[in-house]
Amino acid sequence: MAGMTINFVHFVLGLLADRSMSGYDIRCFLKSLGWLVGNPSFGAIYPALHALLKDDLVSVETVSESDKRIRKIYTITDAGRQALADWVTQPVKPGSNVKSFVMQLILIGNLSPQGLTTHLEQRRQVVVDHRAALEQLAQDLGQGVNRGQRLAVEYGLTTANAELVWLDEMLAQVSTELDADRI
Amino acid sequence: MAGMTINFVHFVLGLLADRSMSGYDIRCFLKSLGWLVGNPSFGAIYPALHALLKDDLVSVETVSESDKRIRKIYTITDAGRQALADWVTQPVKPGSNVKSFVMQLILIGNLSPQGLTTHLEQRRQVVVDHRAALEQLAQDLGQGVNRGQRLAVEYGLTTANAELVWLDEMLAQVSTELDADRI
DNA sequence: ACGCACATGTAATCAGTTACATGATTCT
DNA sequence: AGAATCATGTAACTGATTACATGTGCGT
Repeated sequence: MAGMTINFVHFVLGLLADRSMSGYDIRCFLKSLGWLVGNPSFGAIYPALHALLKDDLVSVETVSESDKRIRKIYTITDAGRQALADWVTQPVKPGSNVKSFVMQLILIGNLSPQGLTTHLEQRRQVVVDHRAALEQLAQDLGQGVNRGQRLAVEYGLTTANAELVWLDEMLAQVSTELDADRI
Repeated sequence: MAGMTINFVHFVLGLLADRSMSGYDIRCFLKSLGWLVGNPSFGAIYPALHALLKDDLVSVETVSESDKRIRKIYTITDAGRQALADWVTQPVKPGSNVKSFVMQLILIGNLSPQGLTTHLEQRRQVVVDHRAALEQLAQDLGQGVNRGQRLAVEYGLTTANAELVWLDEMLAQVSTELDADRI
């Protein structure tokens, strides 16, 4: 199974590993992340929760605070934690899009400090390749009339460079932290 | 129709407005843009082309260079250019994701220098809001144990700030260009 | 009384990927 | 001879959005 990509269901499980939540809570949290992980609707969240429940990776507790208003709090099970640990240690296909990078970043950041380095390095490679492709394209375009293409390429180069700076910072930070742990 | 978002079909039409291409050519070009607009497959490109053809927004010419190898070159029609002009002048819903921003950037950059300012300003607003949300979240998280969330937020803040710098640069550049045109 | 935020869920639909099917040309 | 690239297309599937359906609690 070399090269599996985590999906939304895994991600939801990862969030529940951090703290028990209801579907509504998950929605709120994801909204607060802005467009980093998109803006998943209830039509995506509830089915994900039901799927996890079916596989016994989470358990539900129906809470009726005060009177009649029901909330369903989902809590990760031992099997769920095991499944998460398995996914996180598996090699992940360097998914090209920001969304899956961030989802994995959250999962791995919480669960596996060692895996973090690999994940960041993998992302680094993806961004470096992307930047190289854009630089090539910039040359090919030359100073033609297609302003749109040139703007898009410049946009891509700017964001790619900013991301690389951040990635290098984080990689340095993580490596010093791991060194500290070793002592 | 306030708030329509351009889709992939519109985008393909926009590319054909720049130069006539085959489906394969479009694929190659989009590939060279890396993950800026995703990595659309032929299963997306050819149906898009067929849809445009059905609406007479493009025309085909089957070219048999050398011998037997066929290529279908798609060329935008007058109706197609009209449709594009309509879409571009319509107010676009500030789509949250990079993909639709870049697609619109290419279209608008090529077709409407005036619309560019609006598009960039709209994007600016989206990014500013996004950054504000992330800053709020950073405060709420505090220095808890959830390293993943904190990393994601920092990542989002870094990329958002880089994007804002670029947007401001571009806005300044576009405005001086428009001034130059006015004289 | 009315509307808004809270809260859960399902069904229709849609956009796009994956996988398949086909065949020519060029490189090694 | 075989692989890689060029080149077009369709059908099944998937992941997610949109729209719908339902109901409570709180503020004005």
